[in-house]
Amino acid sequence: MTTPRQNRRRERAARGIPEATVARLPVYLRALTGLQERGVATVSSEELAAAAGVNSAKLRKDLSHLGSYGTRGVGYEVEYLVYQISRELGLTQDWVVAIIGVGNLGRALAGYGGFASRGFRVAGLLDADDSIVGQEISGMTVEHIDRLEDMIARHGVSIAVIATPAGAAQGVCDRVVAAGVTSVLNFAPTVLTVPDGVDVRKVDLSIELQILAFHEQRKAGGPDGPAPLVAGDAPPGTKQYVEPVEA
Amino acid sequence: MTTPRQNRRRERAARGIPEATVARLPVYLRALTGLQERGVATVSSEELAAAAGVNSAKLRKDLSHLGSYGTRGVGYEVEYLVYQISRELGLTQDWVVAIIGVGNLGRALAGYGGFASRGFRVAGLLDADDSIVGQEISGMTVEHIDRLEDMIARHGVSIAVIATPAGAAQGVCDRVVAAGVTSVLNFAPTVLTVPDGVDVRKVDLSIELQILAFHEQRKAGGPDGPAPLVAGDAPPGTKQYVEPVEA
DNA sequence: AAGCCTTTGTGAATACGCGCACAAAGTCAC
DNA sequence: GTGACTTTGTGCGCGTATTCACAAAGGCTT
Repeated sequence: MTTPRQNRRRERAARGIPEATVARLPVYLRALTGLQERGVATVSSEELAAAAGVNSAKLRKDLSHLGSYGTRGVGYEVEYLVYQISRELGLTQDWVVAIIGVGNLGRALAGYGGFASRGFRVAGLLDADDSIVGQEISGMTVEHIDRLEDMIARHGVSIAVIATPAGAAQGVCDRVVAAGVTSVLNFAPTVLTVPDGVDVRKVDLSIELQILAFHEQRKAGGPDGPAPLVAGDAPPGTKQYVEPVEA
Repeated sequence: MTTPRQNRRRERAARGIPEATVARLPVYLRALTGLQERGVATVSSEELAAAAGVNSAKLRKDLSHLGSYGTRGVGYEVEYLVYQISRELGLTQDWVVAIIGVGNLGRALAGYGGFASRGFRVAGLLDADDSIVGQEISGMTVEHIDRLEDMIARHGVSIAVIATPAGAAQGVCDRVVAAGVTSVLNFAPTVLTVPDGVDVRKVDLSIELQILAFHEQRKAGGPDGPAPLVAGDAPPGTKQYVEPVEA
């Protein structure tokens, strides 16, 4: 038996899904699994868009990049859409992850439930600090960074999560790339330089806070407006930046 | 004494810095402070762009939104630029942060050095779990979530960091917004709904990993290409999605 | 003081993303 | 079977972001 829907499958998906769409697919997926757990079988673009916090036209256009998976007059079948998005994102296969750097953040990542739940398996934890190596964290024993290449090869690690101090990040990155890893998630506050063909995504708390601070300041009147200064409200014309004494 | 540069100060900055630019300013700032520590006094757009990992024309256009702070033929004075960007981002004043949810991630955030270093002061940690309340973490005692409104008011909290489980996030968010907070950094894997005038930024590990997985799969040949399936390489035409038995 | 050299700041062209609004397509009631 | 109703899929216009390429501007040397 073949439904019309399946015949239409993948007539789109012209090998070029916009990056902005890719970034939203995981959000849709999460909303859909939520609906699934609540036993919802069918959802309209309007409802799903509301759950995902986006415009419904945008949602429909995003989904149209994957193919025609909806039914006009009805909506989308939740379970089917979950499968299609999962498949497009590559979540129908397992991805092996190594976490490098076991400080506060590395520990938090190691214990993060969201990894396992979606086909991401943590192969191991690595650190350079001898006082940390050997510790048991979230059921895994921390290994020494010397074993990095070995671990990547043996477990088939395809995604490296870098949670080291800033100074060590580029060195670690170079090593994982040399070992064949082509996807890196970087939590260290540094710009990583990688060769073409390697993807790096960056998560940076400090940057997010600074962006919030910018907007917060705006609301309060902007940098030239009321109360931008902590101390020493200077009279107009006074320099706020003190030039260095040397030439 | 007034230099020509200072006369020219803020002739631009027409109260509308593009969002994309704002998001890059913290990156520039970090690169600049790095140069500053290494004793570099002057930097060209080419050098700074390389350090920040962006195109040099983009960097110049970004900086031009703040004003004309460079010197043609020479470049930008590092210290001066650090000051101007800090000022524009609102880092010349202190921002008070509350961390809500003291699980693995909340703990990591509490101990994150990047907070204090740039004018972000953690007012306190809050959690709903009685077995966590009272614990001392990074020099702070975890308080009960009941005291949320009290803490916001007394410490003048302006940014709330939500690191609770997904289910609790919206409730907590509603409370902090009701208490007057207009900037939220959300680590919980949920879409937060807020009234106009409130900024929410989201950090989501799981989403970042899924985006990486998408690209990684692409490199391996795409979902229709080689090896997307873990098991059961089905002959062509075989359905990969099994329809539920019920209608 | 004049001319050369470097680097900024920006106009213009291109690409990208978003959202409206509507035709096409399907369902459901009768 | 027919018509009314619902919801998808998308053409189109608009605004934003990115990049190129160059004229304007400053410094430095002679």
